[in-house]
Amino acid sequence: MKFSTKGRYGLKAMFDLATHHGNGPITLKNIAQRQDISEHYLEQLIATLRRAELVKSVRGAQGGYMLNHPPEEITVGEIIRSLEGPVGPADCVIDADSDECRNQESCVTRLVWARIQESVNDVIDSTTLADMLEDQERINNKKNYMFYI
Amino acid sequence: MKFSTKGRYGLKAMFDLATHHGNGPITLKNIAQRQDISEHYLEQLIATLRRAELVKSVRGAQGGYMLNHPPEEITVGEIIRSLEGPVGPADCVIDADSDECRNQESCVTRLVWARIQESVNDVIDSTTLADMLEDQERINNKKNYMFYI
DNA sequence: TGAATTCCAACTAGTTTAGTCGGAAATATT
DNA sequence: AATATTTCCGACTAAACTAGTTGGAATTCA
Repeated sequence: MKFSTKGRYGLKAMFDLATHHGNGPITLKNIAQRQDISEHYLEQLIATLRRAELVKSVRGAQGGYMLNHPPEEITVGEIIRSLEGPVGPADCVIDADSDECRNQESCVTRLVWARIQESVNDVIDSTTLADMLEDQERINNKKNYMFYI
Repeated sequence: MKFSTKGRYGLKAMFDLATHHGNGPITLKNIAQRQDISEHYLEQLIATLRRAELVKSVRGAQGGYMLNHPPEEITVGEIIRSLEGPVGPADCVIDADSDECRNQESCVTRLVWARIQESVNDVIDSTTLADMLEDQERINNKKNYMFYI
């Protein structure tokens, strides 16, 4: 029930881009170093994010990557789904026409998976990169407060 | 972000046992046939469930398996965790002392994983096998109603 | 031109998944 | 006592997936 490094690194990278949003292109190298991710591996992930039009790139020297939309308009759900595919605990609730379950209509187990899926979707679709930036602010304020008392 | 067949088959098998609760031991063969699962594979899963004391077994001819507690007292969470291990989208929220995240305290990404984990736990820990039996009743009633109109 | 950087495709070691296989031990039935 | 049924146990395995690595081409800035 874990996400793979695709989703986990991908969200980290996108959050990194969000913190630098508006500052021009950020190189993969910088993101990879800050987030402690293999640069070449991250390259693959960000290629996916680019194809999903969540980031845009500038090629050549002084190039790099930027968010393709403001942080308020990018959800965690979009990021994760672009990298991991549709989210859900079992195929029968992921693919509408999965043939795994012979009796989709009357399968009680499926109801449980559907509830899990719904609750995960609620979280990831209601959280934007802007929300994460706010969380970061709160954490920083708290840390400073702790430091000064 | 899917569960493996361990958790998925395991819940199906446990629900099967719940529907036959009180009727004496049920053979693995029967469960496997009804739920369309490889008998030998299910054997491994039910061994785990037995060690977790969620089912008890009766050996020998006319033997089989039974729930070790009434359906009201067995949660989906217990079943899934016994088979899949602790649930969560990333190690940093699964193992308390994961060394994956260098800055656990101030990691915003981790907050997102924690919210996902919490919402999944809410669902699986608040659903018992008895709840699933009730769901089954509701589905059956609805089907009969649809049939007679 | 040279350095920095993105873009692209192929390869790979290790792990996990979803089983299979063969047989030993226990118990009810005949 | 013999037999059939059933759980219990441990080892094996093909295929897929994960988390990368490698090598180089294309683009752009200085």
